[in-house]
Amino acid sequence: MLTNRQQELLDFLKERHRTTGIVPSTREIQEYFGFASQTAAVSHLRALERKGVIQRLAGKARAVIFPDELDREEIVDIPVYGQIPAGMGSDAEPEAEGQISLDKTSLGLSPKANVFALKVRGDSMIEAHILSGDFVVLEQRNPRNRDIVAALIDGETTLKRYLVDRNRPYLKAENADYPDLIPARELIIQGVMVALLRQGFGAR
Amino acid sequence: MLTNRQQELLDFLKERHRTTGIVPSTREIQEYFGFASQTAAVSHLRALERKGVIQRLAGKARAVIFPDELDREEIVDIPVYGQIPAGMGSDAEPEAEGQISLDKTSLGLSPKANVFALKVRGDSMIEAHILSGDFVVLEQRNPRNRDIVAALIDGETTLKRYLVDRNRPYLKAENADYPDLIPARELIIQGVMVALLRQGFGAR
DNA sequence: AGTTCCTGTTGTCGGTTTGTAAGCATAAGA
DNA sequence: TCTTATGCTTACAAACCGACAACAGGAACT
Repeated sequence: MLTNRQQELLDFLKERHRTTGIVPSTREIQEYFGFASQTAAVSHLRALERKGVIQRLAGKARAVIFPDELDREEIVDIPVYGQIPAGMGSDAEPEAEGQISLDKTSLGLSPKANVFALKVRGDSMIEAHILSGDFVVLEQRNPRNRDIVAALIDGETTLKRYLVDRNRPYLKAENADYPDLIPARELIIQGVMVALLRQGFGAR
Repeated sequence: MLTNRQQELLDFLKERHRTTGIVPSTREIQEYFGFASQTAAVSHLRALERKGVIQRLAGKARAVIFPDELDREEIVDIPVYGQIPAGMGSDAEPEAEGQISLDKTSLGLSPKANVFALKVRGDSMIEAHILSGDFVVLEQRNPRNRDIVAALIDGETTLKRYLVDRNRPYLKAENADYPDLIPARELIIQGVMVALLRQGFGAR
């Protein structure tokens, strides 16, 4: 559908947009491609617009829009931790190991909640169909009965099901090989599971 | 950290950026807030830049950048189908029921592959820890042994494990209650599973 | 009482950016 | 062979847009 030259131009636009945050002006396009005039850039933009891969707003500067990005939901950046140290929840946050960027709707509508992700290690939640290596997205809020939560136990973060028995909460692994955990003192809940992301096919 | 007025301005910038695709100019900000001068907008932008929530490129039009969006990986828009009709893979695509926007890295590096997602119905893959309601992301490519695939069987798309026995491929449900499927004629593979997204906690 | 920051105003300037007119050469399709 | 689309050029106009100088009231903190 696009000619080679037009594809080159589109790639340049998108690359600049991604790396610099703004769309190049016609004169910046001219400079990059070594055109003697900005009109060459203009006519290319017109061609791209005619073919529907970009939209432009007449008279406005740097007003090139990529339609696919327009009808996209708002994107949330979720920090990924391998392990959450003790301080979580209140004060300074530890540095993330990575980041998952997912649109708000696919996350399952959390309004403006504070969310983060954890890379699962071990198979203690395998009967809840959560595997080692999965990324679990958690929201910082108070847990309800039967929620799956990240809890701080002996200075380590573990994923467990949160259960309340006669007003006393305890934690249960979803794996018969693991015992229940009845908290000795206080129970520190770092987050409540709201979503899960798995890479690769489900065989590990 | 931000004052109320500064937050209002930032919200306006982001809202316009999301809905129109471009960042408003100083005079557009002026108009929206009813300022008598564009200088008011300029000084607000400077304040926002000083506080680190935006960046600006001097001398360039509409050159407001949101730093969080800058160090984000490239985002891929994945169409979600409830059911893939017969024609898939070659010709026209059916209309999607929704869309998942996820960054490329979190998807688990598929280079420039053609990907789509399927909403899982039924529990035939439960032993592979894929639940009803999960979104399975698939790539259109040839399956390898033990891949999980979306295959067309009797005009319906189903998720199964792809196995090869003595050079003859067949499909296996990951649920003991379901029988193996040995294809009568040809086996149409619509996609190979590359990722999975689950909303809510893993209890349904 | 003095200083700083926030939130504005009026007015002006100059670079940036898009837009348009007119033309030319080549390749592709009817 | 005629026509259309592509991919450029030179030249000029018009708007868009950011930047600056100078000033001012009010709130907050010292």
